[in-house]
Amino acid sequence: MYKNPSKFNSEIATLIKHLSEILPLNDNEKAIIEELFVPRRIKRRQFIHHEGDVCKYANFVVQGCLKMYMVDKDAKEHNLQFAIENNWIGDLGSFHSGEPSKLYVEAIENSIILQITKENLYRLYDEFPKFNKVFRIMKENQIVEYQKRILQNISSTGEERYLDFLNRYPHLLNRISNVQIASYLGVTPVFLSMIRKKLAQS
Amino acid sequence: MYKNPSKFNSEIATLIKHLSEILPLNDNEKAIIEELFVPRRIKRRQFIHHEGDVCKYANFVVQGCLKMYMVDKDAKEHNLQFAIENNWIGDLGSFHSGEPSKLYVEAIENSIILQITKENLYRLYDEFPKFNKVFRIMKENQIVEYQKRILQNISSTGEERYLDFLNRYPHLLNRISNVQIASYLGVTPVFLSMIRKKLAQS
DNA sequence: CGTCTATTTGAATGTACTCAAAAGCGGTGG
DNA sequence: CCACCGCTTTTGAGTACATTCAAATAGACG
Repeated sequence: MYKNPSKFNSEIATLIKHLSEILPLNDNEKAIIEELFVPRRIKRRQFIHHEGDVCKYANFVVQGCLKMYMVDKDAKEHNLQFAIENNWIGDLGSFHSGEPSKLYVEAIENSIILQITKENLYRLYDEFPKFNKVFRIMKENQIVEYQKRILQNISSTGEERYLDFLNRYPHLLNRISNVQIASYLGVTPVFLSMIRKKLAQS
Repeated sequence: MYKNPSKFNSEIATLIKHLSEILPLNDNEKAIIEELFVPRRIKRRQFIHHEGDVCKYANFVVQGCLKMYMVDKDAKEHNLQFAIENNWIGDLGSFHSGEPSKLYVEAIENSIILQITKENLYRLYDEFPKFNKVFRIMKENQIVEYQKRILQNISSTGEERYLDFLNRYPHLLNRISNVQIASYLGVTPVFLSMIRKKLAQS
């Protein structure tokens, strides 16, 4: 009995489905995706990218959860992004510029990701220019998300940001600890605990 | 005596130069840019986009300075972005989704911009797919900028953010009031004044 | 010169952080 | 099964960061 009736393995099938929702792909385009992306299993607490290294891969999350964060001068972590199923993660700046990264990418859960190198991604863009459009649209969507987050950060209190996080990402609550959420919101775990206590009372 | 020896007017020439620095353009590509972008003069304090409206144009700044901001429930403005020469500005989310915007775009100085409608931009992408690559790269650069800003917002104090602003955008200081800078940094004008006093003393 | 806006100053208050300690919650091994 | 370990969350007290409100001062512009 076959687990996977498609001609692609299930990791690649997930990615192809994700890309097809942005723009339908033909068989050639699906084939090159399968050729250029490499699956990788990551254990909880394992790093796929480290500060000081040049970011070598663009990463698509098939299963699991990862975080990308900065470590400040006081050794405190600040979460820039979480990535779960169908999200992309990686230091885009370092990836394209080739300069050393200031970010870490670490698995929060055991995860399965698909990786593509810069050389292969550029080959993808060259041989199938349509992917420029696919990725342009993806990047535009990401910009809109970042704009919302910046406006939140400069205009609202920690409590308001937490309430918005609850509304926007309810499915993340079971998977991510409050320490991680606090680091994403830009408050301390202690203060997030106080926010939660206050909200529970009212 | 001709002011402008190029076959393009000077506004379009500025845009073509900007785009060519991302990816060289041939004559056909330059011609379609001239065809699809429309110059417009904007006076200080004039709006080119208003909350509640659908964003109809992508805007390239040839000369001058504009700001994009949100107004919160207490009628306070929060600056998401400044745009000077060679910057783009507009509510990307509303532009692509067709949903009403929550942002304003207003000129801080008398300005000259080039506008393109959604229909014409999509025509540009269709007829000259290369522009998908040009704009993909532009969006990626913008994402990197936004990532830096988010990390700053969640990891540093108002004073640190102001110092970083001074380093990063020294050329903006003569053009933008402290009220506007405070709104961009996410602090009150009163507090920015205190920061500046403290820095001047030390 | 007067008007409008931007900036500064001061005092009181609210938001958020630090430090330290206690309480809760899985896991793991004896 | 329980004792222990490591990690997360909570609590409390004191402090720092940032805001509000009100008023004074300083610049910019017609």
